[in-house]
Amino acid sequence: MDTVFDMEKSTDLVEDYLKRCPARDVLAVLADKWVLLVLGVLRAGEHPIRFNELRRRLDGITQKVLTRTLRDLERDGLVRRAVYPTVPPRVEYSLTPLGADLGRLTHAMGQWALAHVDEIGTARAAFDERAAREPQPLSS
Amino acid sequence: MDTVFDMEKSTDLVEDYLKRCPARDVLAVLADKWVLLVLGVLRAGEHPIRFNELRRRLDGITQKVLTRTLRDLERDGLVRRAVYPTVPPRVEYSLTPLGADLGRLTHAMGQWALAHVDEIGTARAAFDERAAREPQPLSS
DNA sequence: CGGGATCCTAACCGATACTG
DNA sequence: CAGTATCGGTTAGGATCCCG
Repeated sequence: MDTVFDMEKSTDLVEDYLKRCPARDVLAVLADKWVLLVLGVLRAGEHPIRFNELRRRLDGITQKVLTRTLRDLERDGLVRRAVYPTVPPRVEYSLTPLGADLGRLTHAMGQWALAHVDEIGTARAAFDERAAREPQPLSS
Repeated sequence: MDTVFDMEKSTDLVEDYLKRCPARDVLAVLADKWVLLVLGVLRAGEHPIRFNELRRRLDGITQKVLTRTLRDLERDGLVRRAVYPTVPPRVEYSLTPLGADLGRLTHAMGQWALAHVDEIGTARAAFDERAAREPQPLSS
């Protein structure tokens, strides 16, 4: 009835953001494994963070992919990239206000993931076990 | 010192869900363009929805991908799949309580996307124009 | 109607080497 | 340090045909 379900509006909203392509593009940005994690790391540190430091904190991302991810985020106005032409060069990344705003949502996602990771793991195990035992819909 | 953000907790959380692989797996599930949209559609209708109806509402997804997406969601305990062995067959999908819970977050994401789609579009245009004009870091 | 099986292509991604 | 450029392997995904 209130903010939780809100059926009528919800249906309209779906009609909106499913049909209107631009909003889909925005969702497509979020639909990236690393984007969620990058926003998480940038959100965690109060001060700007350098490229390789970010890379280390993400543990597993390739330099190529991180570069691409960051540039996409910068392009969308979610991340600010500051270059200091020193030697050696120094590039610092931080969230824009818009990115910080979005970061609140991705942070909530992260918390949700942590809270329900066991529950989902159990569901997966049960599903896989069922799938392993019933591949004979013809017999009996 | 640290002002805006709640540093300690935030950092700990990042340490948690960045290092612990299971939570990453959960995030990887969400990091899918169609998962967000599927959850949105399932959330919108109060009653279960059939396969092809779902397919129509998503407009653009292929049968193969929708099948895979739904089975993944079912495996994770987010979607319930009910089969009625009639002729012709009838399969209805709906959210589990867990899926509905997650749906609140993805719904918030959708609202955010709608609210900021123009802002992001502007940022993209500005970025692209800048990139088109400054590909000469050597001259001048 | 709700998929499964197959073929095929484009996109991605990791690894490596090079640069300012 | 923070990238760019290139190559090669893997895979996600579209298109098509078929079945219960």
